[in-house]
Amino acid sequence: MKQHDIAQLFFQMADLLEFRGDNVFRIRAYRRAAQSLESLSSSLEDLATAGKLSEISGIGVDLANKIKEYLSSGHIQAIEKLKSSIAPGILEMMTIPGVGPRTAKALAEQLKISSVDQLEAAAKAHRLSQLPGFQEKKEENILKGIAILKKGQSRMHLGVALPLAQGIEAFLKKIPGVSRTSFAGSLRRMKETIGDLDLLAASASPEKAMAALRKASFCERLLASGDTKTSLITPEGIQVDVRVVPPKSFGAALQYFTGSKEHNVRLRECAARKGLKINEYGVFSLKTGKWLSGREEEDIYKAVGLPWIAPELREDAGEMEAAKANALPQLVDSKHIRGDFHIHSNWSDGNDSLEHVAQTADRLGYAYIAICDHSQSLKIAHGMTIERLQKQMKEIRQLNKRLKTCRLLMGAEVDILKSGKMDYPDSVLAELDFVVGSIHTGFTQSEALLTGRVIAAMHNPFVTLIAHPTGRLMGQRESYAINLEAVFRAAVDTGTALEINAYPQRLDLCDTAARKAGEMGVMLAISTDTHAVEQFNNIRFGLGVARRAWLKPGQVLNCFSLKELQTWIAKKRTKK
DNA sequence: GCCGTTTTCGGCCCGACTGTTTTCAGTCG
Repeated sequence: MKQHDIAQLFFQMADLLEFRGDNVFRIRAYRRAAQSLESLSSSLEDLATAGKLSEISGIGVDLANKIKEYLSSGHIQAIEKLKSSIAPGILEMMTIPGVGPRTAKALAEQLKISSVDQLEAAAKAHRLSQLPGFQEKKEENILKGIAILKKGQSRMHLGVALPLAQGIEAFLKKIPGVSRTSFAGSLRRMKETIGDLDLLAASASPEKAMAALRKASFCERLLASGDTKTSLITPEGIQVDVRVVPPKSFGAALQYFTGSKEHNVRLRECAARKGLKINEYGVFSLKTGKWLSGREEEDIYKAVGLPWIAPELREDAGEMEAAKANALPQLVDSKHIRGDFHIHSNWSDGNDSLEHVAQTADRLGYAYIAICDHSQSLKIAHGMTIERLQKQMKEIRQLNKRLKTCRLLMGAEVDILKSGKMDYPDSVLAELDFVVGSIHTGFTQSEALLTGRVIAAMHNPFVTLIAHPTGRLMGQRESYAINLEAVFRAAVDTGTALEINAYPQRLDLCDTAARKAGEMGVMLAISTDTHAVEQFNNIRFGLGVARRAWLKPGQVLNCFSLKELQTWIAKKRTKK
């Protein structure tokens, strides 16, 4: 994944240039290129070999050369050189909210401050007021900014962001005069982690909403609050931005605040070429300044001759081109989901009885779920001996007689042992309807060994699905070393599905990997890895990943009917 | 530094809020 390393370097380069006061468009070009690299789904090495680097949007001759330099030597000299001329603490100063390049430059040059700690000390000693344009208020704000930086640098995962945003949205809905609300930003795009929450409301009297927000119980500290926009920090330390626009601008504002920034830039460029201007209030004629539309989000895209683009696609990762060619995918949606795989019960490390799990799935209207408790060697999770597994199968058969709509599939989450063998013999696997293969041990093995284990498991005819293929746990554990491209090829060859694990700390595969897998023809499955019945709801996070991966229902195993699913599983088993 | 159905040069998205100002620069999203 060299593209992420290079993207980081380009982002750094942009920061360095910004500090030096370089041309803003040059800075923007680096950021845009970095963004493109981050969302790249094909192999950078392959593109470089084929001489096709400049086909990546935002990469021209110069940046293509810098990428080639990095691929061959492991560094980029121009960036190293610039980096050595600026103390690293100065770049960190620019990450303080409220401190931008100009401020950092003034502090560094005139007061010789070159780290966040030095800045904090200087602000406390009121030494900043020596500078022109710096007064007491600004010192206070810098100290507040440093406190924010130190408290919460980490982004929250979707499982935290979504409920919080829903609570604030409910609050907004109750304010008199508010006719429509939505959340926007990266949450609406279902990015795997969220920096701050963006919410939007339509009202003809924004002052009421602003006043209500300033007094809201979740407003721990007010960052800024004007006529139409309020930014605040919640007691959890999360920044919330709320914007209020007139009802006739709601669609334009929703489009604008959903982003991504890069997507919006592209959209506005299109608009400019058509003699239009787009802002958060609507679509305007450049010539006359007349308001043309903006009530619905569709209106904005329509104005530039494009179909509406799903928020999950708005990353400037090919969606504009697809929209122009009328080739946007018909994305998988919650209405397509017929079941869930990889469900735990209290037979291993789940909280709930089989009966409770089954009834919940039945109530959700699922056509099937696969009960997949842990296999024998995973003792820490009360993995089932063969004997207990067979008892469980018996109980599942009994339950199936009583369930209305949902069929319980007899399954197991079977450890892929360090040797690459499965934790149950084939004779036992053959009795199961659905077999999930998982790595739970030997995370520190080499890439060759880990990749080999997973591929060996896929060659077992009874293995239906590989769970959480990279093993990452956001904020706790990095992915283990695995060659995903090799895994994807083997998945296609063997007819094995790969999981999009919907647990919000996992989301594994991630969006870009799942997109690559989909493009290579891999069958994906969104499963919740449910350990307590409430977690069935996590399917929405997995759906977010699948949609960000451009997946259509036909590429997602749990969009199949029970019969189609059984046929698909049987196909692999009878292949030889 | 990138890019082209007006352009290979001269553009490059657009507005809110704050602080320190009497008209705007800096920062942010």
